Amino acid sequence: MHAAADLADERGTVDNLQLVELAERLSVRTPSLYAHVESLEDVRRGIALIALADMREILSHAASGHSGADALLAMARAIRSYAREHPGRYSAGAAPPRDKDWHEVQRTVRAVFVTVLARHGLSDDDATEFIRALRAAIHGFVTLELQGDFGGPDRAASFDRIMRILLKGLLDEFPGLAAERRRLRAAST
Amino acid sequence: MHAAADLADERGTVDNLQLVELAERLSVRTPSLYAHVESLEDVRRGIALIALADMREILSHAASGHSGADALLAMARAIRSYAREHPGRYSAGAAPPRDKDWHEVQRTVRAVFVTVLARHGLSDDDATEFIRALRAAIHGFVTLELQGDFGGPDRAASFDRIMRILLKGLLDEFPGLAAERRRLRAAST
DNA sequence: GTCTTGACCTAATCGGTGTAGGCAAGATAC
DNA sequence: GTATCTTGCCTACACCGATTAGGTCAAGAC
Repeated sequence: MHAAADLADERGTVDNLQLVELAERLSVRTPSLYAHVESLEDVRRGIALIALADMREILSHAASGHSGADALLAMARAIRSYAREHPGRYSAGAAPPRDKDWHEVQRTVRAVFVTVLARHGLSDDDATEFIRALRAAIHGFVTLELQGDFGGPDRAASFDRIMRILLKGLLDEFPGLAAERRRLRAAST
Repeated sequence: MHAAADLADERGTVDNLQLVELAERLSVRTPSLYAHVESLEDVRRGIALIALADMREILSHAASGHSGADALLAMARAIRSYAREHPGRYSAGAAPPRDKDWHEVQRTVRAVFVTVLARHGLSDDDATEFIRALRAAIHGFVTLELQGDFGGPDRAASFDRIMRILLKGLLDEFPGLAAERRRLRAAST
């Protein structure tokens, strides 16, 4: 399954993953794969689960040592890095296998965000909104970037700037993060 | 080609479009399609061009009568509506056919944004950044929403809120839009 | 009236997924 | 130590969808 994920990364997206090629990579005939996986769909699902597990891992890691807006920015960067290094895994994790396992792991990923936000006084409902905004912006940027939609070479700076702008706006909007808001503003002057 | 676009919309994304099915829809055998199109890829490309032309149309329409932040919010909403009504077309337009025609039409879509921003004093470089942020957020939200990633029923409100937050942040960030910034702030109190 | 052209057809190829059934070697049971 | 079970692979094959080759037929051009 790890081999499949690597191959998906090389192909750029999980949609371009082929069992034929995976079999070749493993020096095995295609039908032999069916001893280990159910179907191509099943492989994609497996990669998605790997991706989400990775995601939880790197997000926790990124958040640790920072707090509030710093933590969130670090997390956003971590997601972008992951997507660039593992486009196949990322695309699988973001795509809709949508089974029970997927939802379960997805919840644990979400929990990392919720934890960071809750530590700073954001209610669960507000956190939902906050996370939606963040996910949308990150996922949109990353997707367009991977597709080659953004021209310039300064995309990392662009990403940072956008995230900072969005975070500042979000902190202005949601009560309970006054301290963070103040800190971010001080840092940006 | 219109029929193909409609079918793609019904299937939810251009990736799920099949020539077999298209032929069936047109009461024709599959190979007969090749008198009219080059390949499946070609059909997808055609749908992408339709989508971008539509996009330019609805964006111009949305922008007219508004200015600045209002115009941008209206445009964002228009894109979301379009994506919801025509998921197949939208996905085609956003995906990477990336040929000369595509880039040409894409430029005209971009021009609508640039025009709105320029009318209010934003330089071309700043506009690039501004548009990146907006596109990323809109595309990300819309993509995740279409995938069924957002639970609640209040997604339109969520979208509006996020766009407002982002726009406010962007207006704070970029000089040359002072008037707009003031207006938006007044409106939000 | 023949010729061209366009829109359609059938037959067949190709690449990719998935199924059926067999074979060999190591693990395990007795 | 032999019988059996399991595991992992194989070949052969069915199936599906895209695409190609080549033929038919009718309507309009000359």
